[in-house]
Amino acid sequence: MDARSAPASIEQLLDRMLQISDDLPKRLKQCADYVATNPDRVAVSTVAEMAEGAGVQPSAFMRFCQVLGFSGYSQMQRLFRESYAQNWPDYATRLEKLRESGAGRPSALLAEFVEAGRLSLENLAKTIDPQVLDSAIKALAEAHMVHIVGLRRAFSVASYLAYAFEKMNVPTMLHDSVGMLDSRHAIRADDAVIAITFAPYTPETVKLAETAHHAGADVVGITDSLASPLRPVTTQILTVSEADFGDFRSLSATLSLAVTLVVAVGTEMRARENGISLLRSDDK
Amino acid sequence: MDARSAPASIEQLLDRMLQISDDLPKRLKQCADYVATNPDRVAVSTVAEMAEGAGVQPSAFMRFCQVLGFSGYSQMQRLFRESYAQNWPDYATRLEKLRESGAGRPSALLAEFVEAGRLSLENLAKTIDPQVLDSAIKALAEAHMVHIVGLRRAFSVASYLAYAFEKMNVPTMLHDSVGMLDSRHAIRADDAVIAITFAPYTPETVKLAETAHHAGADVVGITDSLASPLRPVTTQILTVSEADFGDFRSLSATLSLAVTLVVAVGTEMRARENGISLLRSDDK
DNA sequence: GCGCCTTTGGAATAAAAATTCTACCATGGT
DNA sequence: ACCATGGTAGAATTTTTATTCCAAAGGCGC
Repeated sequence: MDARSAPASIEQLLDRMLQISDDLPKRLKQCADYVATNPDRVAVSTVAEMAEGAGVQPSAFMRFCQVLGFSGYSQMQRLFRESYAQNWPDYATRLEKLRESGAGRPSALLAEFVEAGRLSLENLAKTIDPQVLDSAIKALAEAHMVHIVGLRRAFSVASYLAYAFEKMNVPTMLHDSVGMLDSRHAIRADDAVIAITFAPYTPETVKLAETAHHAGADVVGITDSLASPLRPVTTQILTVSEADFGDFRSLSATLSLAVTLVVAVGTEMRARENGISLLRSDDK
Repeated sequence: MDARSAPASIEQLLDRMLQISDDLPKRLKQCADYVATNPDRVAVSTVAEMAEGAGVQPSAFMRFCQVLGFSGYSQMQRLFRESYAQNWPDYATRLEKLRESGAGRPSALLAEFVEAGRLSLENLAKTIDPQVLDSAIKALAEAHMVHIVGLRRAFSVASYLAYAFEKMNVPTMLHDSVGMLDSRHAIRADDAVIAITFAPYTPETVKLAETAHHAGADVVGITDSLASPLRPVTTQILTVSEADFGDFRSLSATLSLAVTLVVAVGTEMRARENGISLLRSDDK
């Protein structure tokens, strides 16, 4: 139980705590218990707050951190904070470096994109709110027709959605810029729209979402920031932040979200034909 | 700019930000954008860190908080810290939760697709042969025109490739089934083709690849199995096995491969304009 | 082109928090 | 019962962080 090595991850830390917690003095054990049951508090609390929560003095909590191998509370807290904030590296500069150094062999590039995709997926799992997802699916499953709009970079997502919905026998209409002026009026109040756009946001997509919203249709937005112009004109908004690589992103997370929507809506519609719903509407 | 009312929830705050963000001074708008895209950072960062992230001085960020109606950064941070508890857990725990809490519900589906995507990505990194990748990129970079064909499910990949190549100023032509019979003859011997198809393979795609191959063009195939009908008619073949869940797959890995191709070809073409190549052609 | 008002950067100040220190207390051994 | 060991509380100190202030820069209408 020497203090030379600080845990490098939260898992390690919890392991360590479990190991030593038996032969820990009373107060320190209180700290261990409190941290074990409220690990989420560490990142956003001061020592004083943690100490109070554990029912000990700040100095006792301090000693607890040191027993664990940290120099103090701050160092331990850093661990928790880093694991929370999605701290993906700056891929734009990494890409530049790869280019300049000439070490930009394609396989290295591929590795970077794979890594970026992995992070994006993890982040998706962390940030999606199940309730919003449920509500989006409900809206889509109840619609007479699902309109899909996504241009430029988002077009591949839109086309995937359109294809997959079609496969699931969900009535679908894919909008593109060519015929958009006409098709805009095809959206009725009992329809639903999926609008997809990322920064820099495509005005056409936003405009169509707006029109649909005013017409009384449900609008599900898929976008990359809470400040998206899509926000005010959607009934449900799903934010997906992809790790981007300069001007490019691989859309891994967005596509995963898309396929989830399709399958969930498809099964929900079948369930409804049999008079049941998979979405909980009754319980809290 | 009345500062009388501090937002009482994050939603209110975002609404407020959206309202005023248009007539905000430059630096303050930077703050707004940064907060909107990284709302989760607020809970665990200091003003100094936030300011650096937004590319402004701490004092500017301070003013931003006050414009929003808070007394200062601390008050705004409190808001974020209070709502923090829900979405703290790290990826593994969160995924577990999604799976269990919503067995049969959309969030469980999302968990499955996220996991499937991760597996696919991992697998992609392992199975792609760097030499084949290099050679595919070489072929594409040397082509006068890159033709892209992918239908049905593969169409979203094809459209992404077309969009991204366009962005990189690589001459590109996206083929679809509508005009295909004509465009088939547009492929010349010094062109290259990217053909994408997955089981059950689309005959049109294979046929176009075949024609191009006979015409002497390089054909890069993206497919899902070594037994793909694309194999005999391609000069380079890249196999991507997506882990599927049910009948659906999210194409995470395929899109990552696609974006790699685009960036690599783009940089390679620029490098060639300067008389150098990033691909090793001499050494083993 | 001049002056006023707004915005900005950076240093100065104040507040809060972390960390250490020291005296005091409990426990276990002789 | 006394001493030694180790633990604890609370105050003192140091460090970090938030916040304010002011001078300089920038923009806009006149």
